[in-house]
Amino acid sequence: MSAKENAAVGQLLELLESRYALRVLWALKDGHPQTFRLLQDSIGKITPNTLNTRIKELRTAGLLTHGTSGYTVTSLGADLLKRLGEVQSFATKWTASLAKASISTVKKM
Amino acid sequence: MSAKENAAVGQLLELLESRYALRVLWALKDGHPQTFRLLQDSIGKITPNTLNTRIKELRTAGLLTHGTSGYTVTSLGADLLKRLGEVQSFATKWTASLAKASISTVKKM
DNA sequence: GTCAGTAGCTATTAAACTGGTAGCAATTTA
DNA sequence: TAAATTGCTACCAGTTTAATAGCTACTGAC
Repeated sequence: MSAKENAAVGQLLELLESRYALRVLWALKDGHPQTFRLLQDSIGKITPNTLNTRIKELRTAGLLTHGTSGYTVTSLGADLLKRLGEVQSFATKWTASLAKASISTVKKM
Repeated sequence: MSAKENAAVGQLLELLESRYALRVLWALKDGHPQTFRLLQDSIGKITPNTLNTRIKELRTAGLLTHGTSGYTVTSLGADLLKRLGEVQSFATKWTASLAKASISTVKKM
């Protein structure tokens, strides 16, 4: 992996590792536009402050836009979501393997 | 997407959206074991506190283990990294498109 | 016009998380 | 046995996120 690629991944992670950043994108996965308050509901417990911050970040990052009928992912954002599709199937596999190992409490130490 | 899958993704995101969580995994991508302090260096600016917290989380999640020669990803963790491989190529594409749009300052508003 | 409803967002204060630095106990190395 | 390395904890300061309330603009009904 070149240094350039490393930097690119680093920049992307810096954007996506903030809390709820990926969930905002995930909520728009199906392509349907969503209003600000609809996004709040479908994401779950995000506060308007945080949501607005994430939206700003994702917009300047070119992954999200705001049309007349609500927020949508750009083609670039859709591309990212498509590539993250594999994560979905991993998640189910992962939780199954956790259940098998009888570890029911993840991240509660 | 079923409700079960939704929950699985949610649980996985909860784990991975913490700061540096993905970077810890990423640093072990090549399969070479790394010591605690080597991990600190290759990740960059992570503090021992945070690194230790992430390690604990990733270990209870079954994505990471600690052998005699250092920390390594489990087969499950390797699987996840493999699926995240697509993100790498996206990152370079993304930064290129950002440069084209002459948006040089991401996440600095 | 005006009144309620919706949408996008800001203000304020408190809690949670992360950063920076120092340093400890337990091996391993010299 | 002295020195270095490893994994990790303590402490406090700084940043980020949570919780709740509420503002402004726009829309349509009355």
